[in-house]
Amino acid sequence: MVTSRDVASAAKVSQATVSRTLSGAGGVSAETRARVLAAAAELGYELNHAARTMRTQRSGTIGVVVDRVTNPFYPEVIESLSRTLDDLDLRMILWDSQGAGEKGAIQAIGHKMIDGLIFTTATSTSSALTTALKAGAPLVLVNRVVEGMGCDQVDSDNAVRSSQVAHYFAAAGRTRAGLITGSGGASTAHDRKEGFLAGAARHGVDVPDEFVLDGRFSHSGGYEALRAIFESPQPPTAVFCSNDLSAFGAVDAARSMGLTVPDDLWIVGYDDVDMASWESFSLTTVRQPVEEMVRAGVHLLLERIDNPKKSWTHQRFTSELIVRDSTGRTPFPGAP
Amino acid sequence: MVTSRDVASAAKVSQATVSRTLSGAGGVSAETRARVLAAAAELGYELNHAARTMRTQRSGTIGVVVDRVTNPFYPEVIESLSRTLDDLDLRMILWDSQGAGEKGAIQAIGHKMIDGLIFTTATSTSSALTTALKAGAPLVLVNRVVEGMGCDQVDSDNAVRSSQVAHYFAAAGRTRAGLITGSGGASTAHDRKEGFLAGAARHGVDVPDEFVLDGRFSHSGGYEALRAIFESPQPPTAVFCSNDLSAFGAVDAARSMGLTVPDDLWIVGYDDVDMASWESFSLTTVRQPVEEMVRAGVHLLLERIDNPKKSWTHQRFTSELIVRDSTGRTPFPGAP
DNA sequence: CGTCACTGCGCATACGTATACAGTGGTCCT
DNA sequence: AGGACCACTGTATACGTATGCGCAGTGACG
Repeated sequence: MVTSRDVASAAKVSQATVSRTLSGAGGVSAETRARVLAAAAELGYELNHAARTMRTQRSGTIGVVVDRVTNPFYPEVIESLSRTLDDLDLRMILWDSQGAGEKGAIQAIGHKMIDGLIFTTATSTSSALTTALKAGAPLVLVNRVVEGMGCDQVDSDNAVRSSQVAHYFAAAGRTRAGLITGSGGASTAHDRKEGFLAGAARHGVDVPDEFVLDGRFSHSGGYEALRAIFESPQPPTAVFCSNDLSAFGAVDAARSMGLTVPDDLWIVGYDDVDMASWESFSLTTVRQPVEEMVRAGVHLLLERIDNPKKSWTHQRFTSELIVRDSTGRTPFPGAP
Repeated sequence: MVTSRDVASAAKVSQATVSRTLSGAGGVSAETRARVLAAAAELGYELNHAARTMRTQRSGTIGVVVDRVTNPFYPEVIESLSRTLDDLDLRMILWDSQGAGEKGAIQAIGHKMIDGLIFTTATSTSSALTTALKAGAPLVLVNRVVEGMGCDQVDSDNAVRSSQVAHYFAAAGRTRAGLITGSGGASTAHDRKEGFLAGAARHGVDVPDEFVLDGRFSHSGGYEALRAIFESPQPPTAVFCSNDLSAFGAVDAARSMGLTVPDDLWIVGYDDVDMASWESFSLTTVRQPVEEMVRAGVHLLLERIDNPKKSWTHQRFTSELIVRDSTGRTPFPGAP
């Protein structure tokens, strides 16, 4: 392995000068600079990342924890993250919360392997998270947030938008509705559920308790939930699903029962993943500004890394109802 | 930050003994061991990963380069990888080949930031790859391979299985077929195309040149390709798509033209991503043993890291035709 | 009682980089 | 002429860990 010392002796300078040259710190004359660069190129010098990390106490790598990657929402998050981090010359270690996930990531932050952590799957019950925060770990929650948790958070107006969906149903005269929720302590599950129910109450949409079922944010969950809802002698004429994946399951279930979407049943999802726009589904859904949310999360994280005792910020972004065939392309009549 | 030296003085031993205790190297008596562990716990000691990496020349992290993560095949690869690496107590830095991707990953390996690299998107044209290999970088190609490239490779019997699809078409009397290929220099695109064409020739399936179009492994590509194929006055009765994503596009296109799958048209994909089993698609497809392939790739990589001059291995796994509704659940009649 | 094998532990050092500090030579100003 | 200042470069050290080597102590055995 060729080190900066080797370059130094080849260029007849000190190792310090090599470091200054290559890091662009300045204070190096043009001609020594040229000599150093020539020597480095000649020898095929490459920086040693571990040594730099040890010296600077910065790894230039951040951790990312997602839920199951096979939920198509997360690849979109990962892609945005990847772009954002590339631009900043940072790298990303990825954990799936199904595996080592949360635990592994928090351990990694303790080992200073990563400079900070972006959590997209926080739940109020994760004690590892709170202890890590007490220890001062730089950490940002994106997508799923936890009210009152001492850290930066980024989410979108889930409750408002879900309420709007209820309003949308009401305006179309679909006043008997079902709700397929997400699971666990996820804030997205909670906010979308409560927002929808509140909107339903306000706009006169009837959502019987037996039409509120857990779709586990999954295709099979949505599928089973819709079939269960349609055991009722008086099934709903519209269903709101807490994410697109469970909405696809609901669509599949509806088709398997011979129902026509949207005539017999409206279905609305959440996330606007790429597939939602495919003709097979053409799903009305709510689009979160994922790219902006991710960028905001990354920048909050970097600021916190630079300044650990900055006060916490909670950024909330505005989402948008995307109308497609699964609601007959009926425009939303509310205020613009 | 509390270091192993702090633990050492707290436990009245040398720093070396702390290291030996915590790394489980042995040669430490039970009582000193207990003292050290107690002191470490007391002080809240945490290993510094950069220092260990510098000392051991091993980062315990490997790099992974995938194509666009939003292609649902890759999340399945990532999930398998994640599981495999978790079990081995390794971590994964992820690059999307759309961004810094290949370049970033190879640079990372030069910086010794990662111990090795798993490439799922190799093409014969990537020069960065060959120069990295000449420099002795530990590198394994999984999924897409490059014949003759000097490194370990893992793929599946793409040509054989694609030929089987042609056989399958022939046996059902669907002797006029289309082919929607993948793009670029990907071996999967090439092998599936050539395999299918060879099988078609052998079993008497007619595949006119104008029915062979590039679907770019994407939904929109498959969509457009199928519509283009159906401009013909005598369209095919079966289409083979080089991956599921383009097959979904083809299904969507067929539906948009009022065609019925499978009566008017058989459609077969490749990969058996989760969505292929959804009722909306119920896509006949070829399933690669992703989990096994990934595990094999990781183990080949680890062996190469341990022994850089071991000779190269090319492991090829056997895939399986999964019959569903998009071919009317017609069983494959060939030899078992 | 001497030799030897063995266990348990400390000493010292190396990994490769970034940076505080000090030195050198030169320029410019008074 | 004598400082003062500046630009540039070298010296030395620290980051935190793993590990080869040597030394002391112990028990076994002849």
